[in-house]
Amino acid sequence: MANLTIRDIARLAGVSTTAVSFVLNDKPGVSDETRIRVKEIIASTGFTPNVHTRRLNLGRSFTIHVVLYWHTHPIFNQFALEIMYGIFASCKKLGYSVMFTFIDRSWDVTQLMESIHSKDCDGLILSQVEDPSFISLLQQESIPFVCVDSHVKKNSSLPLVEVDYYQASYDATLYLANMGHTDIGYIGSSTPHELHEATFNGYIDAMRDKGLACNPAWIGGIEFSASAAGDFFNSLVDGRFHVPSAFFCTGDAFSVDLLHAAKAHGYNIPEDLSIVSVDNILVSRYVDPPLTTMSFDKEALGAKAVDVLHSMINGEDFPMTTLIKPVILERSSVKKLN
Amino acid sequence: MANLTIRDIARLAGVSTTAVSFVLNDKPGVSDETRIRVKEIIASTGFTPNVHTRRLNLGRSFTIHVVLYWHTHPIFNQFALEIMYGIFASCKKLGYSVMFTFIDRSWDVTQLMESIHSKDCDGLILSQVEDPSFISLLQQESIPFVCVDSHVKKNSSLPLVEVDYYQASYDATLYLANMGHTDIGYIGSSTPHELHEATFNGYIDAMRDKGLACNPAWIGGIEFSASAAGDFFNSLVDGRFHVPSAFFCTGDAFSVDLLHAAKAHGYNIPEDLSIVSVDNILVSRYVDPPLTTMSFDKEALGAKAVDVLHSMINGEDFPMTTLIKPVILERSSVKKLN
DNA sequence: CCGTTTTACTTAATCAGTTTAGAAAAACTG
DNA sequence: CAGTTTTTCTAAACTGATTAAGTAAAACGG
Repeated sequence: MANLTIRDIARLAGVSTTAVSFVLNDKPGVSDETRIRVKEIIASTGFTPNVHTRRLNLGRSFTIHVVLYWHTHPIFNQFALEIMYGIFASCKKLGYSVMFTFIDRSWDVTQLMESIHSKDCDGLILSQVEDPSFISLLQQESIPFVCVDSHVKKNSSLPLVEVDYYQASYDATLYLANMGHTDIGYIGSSTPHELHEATFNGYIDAMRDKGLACNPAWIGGIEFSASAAGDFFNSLVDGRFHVPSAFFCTGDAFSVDLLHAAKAHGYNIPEDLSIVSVDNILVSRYVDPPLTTMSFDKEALGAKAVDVLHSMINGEDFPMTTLIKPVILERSSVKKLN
Repeated sequence: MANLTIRDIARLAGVSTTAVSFVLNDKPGVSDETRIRVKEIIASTGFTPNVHTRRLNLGRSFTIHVVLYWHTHPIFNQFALEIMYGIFASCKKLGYSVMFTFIDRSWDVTQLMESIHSKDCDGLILSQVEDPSFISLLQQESIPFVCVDSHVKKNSSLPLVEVDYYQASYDATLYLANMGHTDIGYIGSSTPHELHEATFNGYIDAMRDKGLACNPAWIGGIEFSASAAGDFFNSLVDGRFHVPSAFFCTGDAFSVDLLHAAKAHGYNIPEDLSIVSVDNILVSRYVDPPLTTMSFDKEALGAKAVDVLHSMINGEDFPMTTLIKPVILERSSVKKLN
């Protein structure tokens, strides 16, 4: 019951601790007879080897540390839990424990770095973490890590697992065009990140491939806030600009806000304005009308990140960029024209 | 840079490892002069003591293990992340690391129990975990744990941190009554748990205190699913029962479903039907109309759980039940009568 | 049957710290 | 100034496992 050690098992079985260790780790050097006897004693006593000793000996913690960016507005934290579930599921299979840390804007790197230096994990998964100084610290000290769903600049040496936003953007725009829309606007984050540029390019490329013109007035480069999309729409209407028949938004959080603003202006959705976005956050299913969106497997984001990290930790080859493909999920925010 | 040990620091400072250990742990037995010199060397080398050795020596892991129930439907996983954030914030202050495990219905206890037996944590926080066999195992082995947001049966020896659902239910019903409603229905989980009974009692008590009659046809004891509330409403309408002017639902997830069903039947909300519930999940803000709900501090649930667990671990006194009080958050799903 | 290899098992070192017990030096005490 | 106490410091034991090195017995080969 209470605090057994490998020595107790050894004594009960009449063997050395080495023999017990061999049995525990399925190593050769023990006769079948002894092996069975030791196993029986382990089973009957319920002995489980102390994990800290094991970690100390092996110089590995068998733990993955998940660092999550905590957004002030809950709508931006939407799929962190699903990513964590995917991480956990994959870690469970591979025998890793999972620990986590939240960080936010006003965050001090030292406590986390100390924890890493103390060897508390074999590697890290950074979810939506963009802090370049932290990332370069990890790189300098060659600590294995993977960025997941992180809007960081892709540099050749940054392992990423993320949604294929170019594809999402391209497919969504194509979808709107195929539904008969020709006046298609774009609302997305304007911070100069490669990811945002890729997303924008998806829109541009789809418009070009369909022979449609992009009206600069319909392109909303906005900041990452819960009201920016609505503000953009308001400025469009207030400025008496012609409003396009459809908008592609780079995230459901933007769509939800756009929907709200448009309805406030008396627009009926989708009769007067069609909306497509990306993410399929839970909210998008429950707004009125439910949003058509590019959906993807959020758990896979986490699971893939673990797989990549596992390869890094073991010194195996790994893909520098892993893309999760989104697919269109048709609901009721798009009107078919003609 | 690479893998320093306490011996390296000792050598560099010209002292024993014992002295370095004393400095690291702010213990007496070292002169100020030596202490400063050792600290400088530690700072300049960036040495951080190995966490596993520390845990092995002290027989404690300084880690809290969060076990989360994973619901199939995402709407029921809504505030797990916020609870985790609260847990993390409190753990950070107290110097704990945090690890996590998800479990679901088809779940095998052995792997988790092994992990606990291997001393990977000092205590557990169970979020929405109800498995009685698991809980009694923990009790038998006197492993410190706290249930948070768990609809478990209160028995005298179960440490709980949860929302004051009785109060929520009472206040919400009172609110509807004060808005002029007399025909108030109830929709909540019917599984025979004390918590559900408490919630139901809150409704009953408020109705009685207001001198209002409870119509059995308006009381929906439903199961925990994403469509049960709508099903109940449909059966009410299809059975040509008189529909009350207002419903109290024990969770926003039920309200959202009820709202959907009522609108499908041509009811305008709140003109034809008022709805109040509890939880303030993100979705409830974005449905049309936004839901009036009893809101509470989700992060506090997690933070309080850590505080209670910390006291248990240290053998201090702790409150067996900690209640988080919800307050009404008025939005647009309730009509004021007269 | 004797020398070699294999098998089964153990002793002792090791991981990186903490802690006990004790020694030497310094600081009081009367 | 001798005796006691306090301070400063260290050697060695200890945490609970793994693993390298070594030994004795059994199996094998010619």
